[in-house]
Amino acid sequence: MTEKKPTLYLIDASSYMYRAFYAMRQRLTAPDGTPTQAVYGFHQMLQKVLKDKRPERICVVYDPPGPTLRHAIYPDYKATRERMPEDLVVQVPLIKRMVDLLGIPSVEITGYEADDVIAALARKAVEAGMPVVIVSGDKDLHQLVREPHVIQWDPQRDEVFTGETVERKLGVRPEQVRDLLALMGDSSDNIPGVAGVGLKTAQNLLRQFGSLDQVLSRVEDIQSPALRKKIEEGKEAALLSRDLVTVREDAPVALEPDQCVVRPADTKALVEFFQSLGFRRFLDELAREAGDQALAAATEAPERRDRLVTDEKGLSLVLARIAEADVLSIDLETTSQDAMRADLVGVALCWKDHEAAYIPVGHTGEDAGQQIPPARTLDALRPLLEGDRPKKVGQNIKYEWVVLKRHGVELQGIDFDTMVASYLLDPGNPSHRLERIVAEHLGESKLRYSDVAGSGRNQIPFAQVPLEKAVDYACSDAETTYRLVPVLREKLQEAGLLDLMESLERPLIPVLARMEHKGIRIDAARLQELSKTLEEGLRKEEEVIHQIAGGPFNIQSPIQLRDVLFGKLQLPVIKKTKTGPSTDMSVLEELAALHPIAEHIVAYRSLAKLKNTYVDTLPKLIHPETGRIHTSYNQAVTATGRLSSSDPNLQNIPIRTEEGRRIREAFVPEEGCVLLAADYSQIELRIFAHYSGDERLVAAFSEGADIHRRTAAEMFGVPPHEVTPEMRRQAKTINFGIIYGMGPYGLAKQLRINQASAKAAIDRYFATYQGVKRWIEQVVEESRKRGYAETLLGRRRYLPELKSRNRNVRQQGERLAVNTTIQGTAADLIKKAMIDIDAAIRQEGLRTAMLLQVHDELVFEVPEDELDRVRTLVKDLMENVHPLSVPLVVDMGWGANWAEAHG
DNA sequence: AGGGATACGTAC
DNA sequence: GACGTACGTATCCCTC
Repeated sequence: MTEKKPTLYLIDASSYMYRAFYAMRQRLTAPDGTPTQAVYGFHQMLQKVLKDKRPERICVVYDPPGPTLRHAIYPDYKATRERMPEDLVVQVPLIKRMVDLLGIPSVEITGYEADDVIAALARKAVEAGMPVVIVSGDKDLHQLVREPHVIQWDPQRDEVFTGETVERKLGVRPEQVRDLLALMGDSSDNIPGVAGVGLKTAQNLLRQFGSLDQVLSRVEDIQSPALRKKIEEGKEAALLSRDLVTVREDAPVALEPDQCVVRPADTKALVEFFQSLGFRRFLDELAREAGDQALAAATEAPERRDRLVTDEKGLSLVLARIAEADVLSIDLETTSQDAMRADLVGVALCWKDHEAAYIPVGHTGEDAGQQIPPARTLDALRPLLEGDRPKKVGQNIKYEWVVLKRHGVELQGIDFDTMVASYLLDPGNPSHRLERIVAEHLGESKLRYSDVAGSGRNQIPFAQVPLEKAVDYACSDAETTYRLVPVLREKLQEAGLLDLMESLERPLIPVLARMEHKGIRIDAARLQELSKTLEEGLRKEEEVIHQIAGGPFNIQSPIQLRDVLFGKLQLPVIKKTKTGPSTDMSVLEELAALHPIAEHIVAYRSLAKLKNTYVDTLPKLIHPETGRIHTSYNQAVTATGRLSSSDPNLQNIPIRTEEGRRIREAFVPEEGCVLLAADYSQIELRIFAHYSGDERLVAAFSEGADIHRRTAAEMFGVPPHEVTPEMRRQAKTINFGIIYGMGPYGLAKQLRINQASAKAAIDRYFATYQGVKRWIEQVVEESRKRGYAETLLGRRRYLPELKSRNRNVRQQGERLAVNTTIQGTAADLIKKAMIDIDAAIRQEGLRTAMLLQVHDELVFEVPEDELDRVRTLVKDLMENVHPLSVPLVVDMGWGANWAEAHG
C-alpha cells in the first residue's frame, strides 16, 4: 500500500494574465490610476483554485522575459503577436508581488517558456507518484494530459481536460496533440504547419496514420494526390512546427514538487497591497481567512442567517418574521429570463439585514426532496405580496411582478427598484446588473450565477442547483438588494433624483408590467400571406440581380456584394467602412444613377429586411397561452431616459413604406375592441421651442402652424403659401437636424446639396430663430459646469466629454448635451402621461388596456363602448401632462389595426 | 458549433 | 470626423 500523495497544481500564469486583462470590459484602476484589472482577475482565478481545491502543493509558473529556445530554432516564432500592451506590462510585477504575499510558490526560468517549465515539474511530480493538475485553458498544454496522473483544468470556465475531453475537443488523443498542431499550424503563435492543412485534414491524417512520423514515412499511402503533394512539400515545415509546438520536459527546474507548499500569507502586507490598489472587496475575504478579529470587525459582515424553507413549519416561521418587517426584498428564481415564459423555481426573501429565506418550489435536483408546492407557497405569501405593507423592493422588480401575475398574484406596494435607482444615478453606464451595482455602491463582490451553476457548457438550470448552494445564492441576491436600498436611496436624495424616482420611475414600473403582461394580438395569417408576397418579390429581384451580375452570389453578404459592385462591375467607391468599400443605402442611392443593379439591391434588401426581421419572426413569438406578443420594456437602458423594447422590439415596426405599413396591419385588437393610437405631434421641437423661448418658434406652435412650412417661409423669406414642397422638405430636415446637432457636412449629405449651401441654410436658421442659438450655447455651458445634462423633470446624464481637450470629443459632448435635454424631456413627459392614463383607467374601472409605447406614441386596445371616453381622456391627459410655454398637441386615430389607427 | 465583431436597416 | 437614441438579423471570423 502506498501513501496517497497530495496533488500538485501548476498554474500557467501568462494565460490568466492575458485573459484577465482582456476579459474585463470595464477598465479597473487603483486610486493612483494604475490599471488593475489583470491583477483583479488573476486574484479571482487564484482564489477559485484555492477555495475549490484547497491544494497542498501549488506553483505559479511565469513566462520569462526575452527570447526562448524556440526563437533560436525559428526566429519568426510568435512574430505575429503584438507586444504585451503597456497597461498589462505594468501589472505583471503587481501580480508577482501578490502571489508572493499570498505565500504561493512560483518559478520562472530564463529561456524556457512556462509551458516547458510546467512539463518539467509535471514529470518530476509524476515520477514521485504525485498527481498533477495543470491549471490553464491553453490547448498547447493538452499534449501533457496523461490520465490518471496528469489532467488539465480551467477554473474560469470550469472545464476539465482529460484524455476523453481532449479527444472530444480536438479529435485526437493528448499524445497526438503536438502532431496535430504541427500539421495544422497555429496562427496565434505564428507556427506555419503544412500549407493547406487545417484542423479537419490534420485530424483525418492522424486518425489514419497515428502520428506525424507515420504520415511522413508513408506519404505514398495518402489517397488524395493533392493532399500527398501538400504533405511532401510541407514536410520541412511540419517538422519545424513540431519542434516548436512540442513542450519540452528538460527545463532546468531546481524546485522540487514537494517544496511547492503554500506558506502563510503576509496578511498585513496584503492588506496594504489591496488598499493601495483599491480592492476593498478582497479585504473582507482576507479578514475572514486570516481570522484577524480587528480586521474582521472592520470589514466583515456578520454571518447571514439564511433559512431554507421546505415545510409548513418553516414557512409559518418566516411569515411571522416578515409580518413584523417594513421592507421586503423579493428575488424569484425561475426557469427563464423571459418573465412571460418563466416558471417558478424558488422564492428568496429578505426582510432584515442578515435575515433571509429561500423557499424552493420547483427544484428538480437529486437532493430536492420535499418542497412546498408553488401554489401553496404563493397562497401563503399572498397577503404579504398583495398588500401595501411591507414595502416591496427588488432588482428589476417588474420581472417579479409579471411572473407573479402569471401565477395569480398581483404584487402591490412596490417601493424601490435597485436597477432603476442605479440607472437614474448614472444612465450612461451600460450595466445595471446586480453584480456591478453591488461592486460600485457596496464595494462588495457577489456570488455569481456561474459560481453555483457552472459556466459555459457545464452550466445547469437553477432548478438543478443543489439546495444548499441555491439557498446561498438566492438569499445573497435578496439580501444584497435589501442592503442596497438605503444606500441607493441616500445617493438619489443627495443627487436630487429621489423625487424623479418616486414620482415617475417607480410608479411607471407596474404600468410597464401591465403592458408587458397584456401583450398585443397579431394576425398571423395575414403575415403568412405577406411572407409569400415578399418571397415572390425576393425571388424576382434575386434573379434580376444575378443576371446583371453575370452569376449567382449571396446578395446578403456585404463582402460578396462588394466584389460584384466594385470588382466585377467596376463601380466607383463612394464611402468606406472599416474593412472596405461600403454598400449601404446612401451608397446604393448614388450608384443608382450609374448602374441599374443598385436599385434592385435596394429593393432586395428592403424586402429581405421586412421578411426576416418582422414578417417571419413575429408569428414565432406569439405566446402559446395568450396568443399574443409580449415585448419587454427596459427601463434602464438608454442614456437619455427613453424606454427601450426588446424580445421583440416593437418600437421599430416599419411605417414609412407601403410594405412596411402592411406589417402594422397585422397588429390587431381583440374582438369587440379597436386599436387607438395617440401620438405627440412634434414633441421634441415643441420642447425645443419651450426651452429656447424663441419668439417666432413659440408663436408658430401657439398658432398651430405647420411648423416645417413656417420654418421654410421664415428662412426663405416667402409667405407660407408660396413654400414649395422642396423648401418644406429642406426646412424639415433642418428642424430635425438641429435637435441632433447636425453640422453643415451632415446636412449637405442629407439634402444632397453642397456644404456651402448647407452652412448658409444653418446660418439662416439661426438668424431666424435667434433664441435657439442662445439656448444651445446656454445649455452646453450649464451642462459643462454641472458635468451633466438635465431634463425638465430633473433626469441627469453625465457628460465628461464636455471637458475633453479633444475638440471632436468635446463637440460630441455638446451635441449630447442638447440632444439629451430634448430627448430626455420628451421621455419624461410621455412617461408621466402613461402613469396618469393608467391611473385614470383604473380609477374609472375601464377595460381599456395600454399596450405599446413608441417614444412619442401610445397604443391602446379599447372596447368599442369605451372609445369616446378613452379618446377624450387620453388626449386630455397627454396634452396636459405638464405645462409648457407652447401647447402640446396629440394626434389620434383608431381602427381595426395599427396601420388604420394612424389614418 | 457558437460567440463576438461588423455591416446594415428599422423606428423615433 | 462630421447626426441623437435604441434593437435585430445575417455574415464572417475565430476559438485568450
